[in-house]
Amino acid sequence: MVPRMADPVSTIEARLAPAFAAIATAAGSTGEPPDPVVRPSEHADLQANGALPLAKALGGSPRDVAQQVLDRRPLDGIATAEIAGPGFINVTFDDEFLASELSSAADDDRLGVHRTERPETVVVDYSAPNVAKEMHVGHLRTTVIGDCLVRMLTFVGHRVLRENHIGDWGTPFGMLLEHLVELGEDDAAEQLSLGDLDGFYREARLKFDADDDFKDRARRRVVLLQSHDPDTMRLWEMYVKLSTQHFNRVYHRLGVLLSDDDLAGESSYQSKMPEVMERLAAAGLLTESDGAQVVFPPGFTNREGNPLPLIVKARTGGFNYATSDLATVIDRVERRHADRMLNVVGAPQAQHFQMVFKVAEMAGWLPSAQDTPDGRPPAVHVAFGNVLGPDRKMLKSRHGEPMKLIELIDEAVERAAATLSEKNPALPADTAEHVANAVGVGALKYADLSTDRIRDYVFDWDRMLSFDGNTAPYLQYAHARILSIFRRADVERSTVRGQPVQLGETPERDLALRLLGYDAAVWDALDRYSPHRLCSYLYELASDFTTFYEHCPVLRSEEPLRASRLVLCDSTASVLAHGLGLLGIDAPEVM
RNA sequence: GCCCUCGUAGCUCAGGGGAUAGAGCAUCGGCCUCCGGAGCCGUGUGCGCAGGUUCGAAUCCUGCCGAGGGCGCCA
Repeated sequence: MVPRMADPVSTIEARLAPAFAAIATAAGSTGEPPDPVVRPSEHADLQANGALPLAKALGGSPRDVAQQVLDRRPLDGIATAEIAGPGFINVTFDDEFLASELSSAADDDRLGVHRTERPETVVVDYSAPNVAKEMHVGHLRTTVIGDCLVRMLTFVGHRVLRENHIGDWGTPFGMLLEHLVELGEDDAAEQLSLGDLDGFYREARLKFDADDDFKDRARRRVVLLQSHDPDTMRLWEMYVKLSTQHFNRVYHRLGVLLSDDDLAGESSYQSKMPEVMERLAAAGLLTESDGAQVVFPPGFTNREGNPLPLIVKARTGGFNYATSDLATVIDRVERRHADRMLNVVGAPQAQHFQMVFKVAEMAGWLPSAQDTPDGRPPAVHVAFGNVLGPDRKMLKSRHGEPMKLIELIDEAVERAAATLSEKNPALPADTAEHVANAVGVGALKYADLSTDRIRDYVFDWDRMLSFDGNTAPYLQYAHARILSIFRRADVERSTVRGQPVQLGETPERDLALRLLGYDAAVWDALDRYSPHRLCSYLYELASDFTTFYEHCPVLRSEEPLRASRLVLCDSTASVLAHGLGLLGIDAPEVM
């Protein structure tokens, strides 16, 4: 194992593991090398619990085993240890060791976060709005979580391919294009370019339902579209282009990385559907059932307890999303050479993805998890819960429709602006506008990222925009305030980097230890595809900084203590800004 | 009916096998007028229920209760 750069847990694990192994071997054990079980501790910097299971396995007393481990002096030069309770090894770092680790992490571009040892090509499939509809609150989580995963994966050294599978194909396009023709291209373009996709859709729907003549034309238009009639394709392309302009406005406001380069509309997989069918047939997986072409992956049953099919070709001859999802798997593996793919899609689709991945594995397109280099699944459904209103039901506008994303963003920024003008009326107008945007959008995104993604969460403006608690404004404020220390001291931040650090006071030690935990925090969040783990870390960091700042005068202290404390300030600001950056949130310099 | 997810403090949420289960908000009680701008410190109540595995369970397993969701031709 390559030792991690900064992570204190890994450092101690690497020291203790050989000692544990030697004791196990000496006692005649031939099994797996024992795990030192290093964990954060309330009683010391860290605790190693590995003596308890090892003593159980070897038949000795846990305290004796712990003593034998310590007799080998595995931590000399970096930490002291003592045995506590039933056999816990409490580890306390030497101040000098912590200080020197922190000095180097503070002076490191990566802030101590190590790169992956095995760079992969990772596809992240997220956002996926429907071309006929405006983006709404239902797209918030996939967009924000997906974007955060992209940023984290990129940072640790993976090659990341974003895919935005917009819904740009299907029968509704018949009526939409017919409506476009009736309005006249110029008028339609004007309405759509204003972003009123929902209004356009409603009007088309009304005509479709009320006018049989229109309905017939819409159906013929679907056939024309499917046969790639040039004039129809031109209209379709225009419609898609105007819709994606709306998406791009939302992405820009939200500060997500998606661009037109990432568009992978469902239309682009239509031509690959027949090949999916051929290959499923060649693999002997295809069965006919009730007139449809299906695959029966084992382990899935329906209402009646019978095998549950994955339908890949409807009785009517049409393909569906199972077919296109299988086509995307083939495309990613064979054309884009993906090692891993993440589908950031709501939790209700769990069974669908299980079936699709299973079929892809049966067809030989995906390895099983056991056959990947790291033993982790090659295709992952990154599932998430709903955004709930105060009534604990899906967040809706007053009119009972899903809240439009653009309106959520506007309101977040307005509310942030109001708070800021109250807290800091002295900010120049242009700065205030910029900061309000960062705070409002940051609050919205952070509220979404900071709870366990699998759970539903209750949307609450006051809570997400509060300057107290686990919120973006709190973290942004902590960051801005640290920068103000340097401004008032008239010290250039970069000049303190690499300066020696001393950790005499408990809050200083706690802060230093927390800062060194950034490496592990990023990796922990990434390993679970759970941004909220990073949020928790950043909040704890900001809390530790507050305690430090309350107890340890910075600018009033004498050199070299003053410089040392400025290193802690600088490093905290760097990690806060960087961590927020990984979440896709800006950290303004003033607030 | 089967399957999936969730159930932790009054509220919103952390805690994915380790010691007395944490935070924010709310409540109540102190302190403080700050290099320096979110003030600081203290304060009660809780792991849905019942079993099991384990040296050790909020965490893993089983059953039950409750909430939400899914269950063949929409995506």
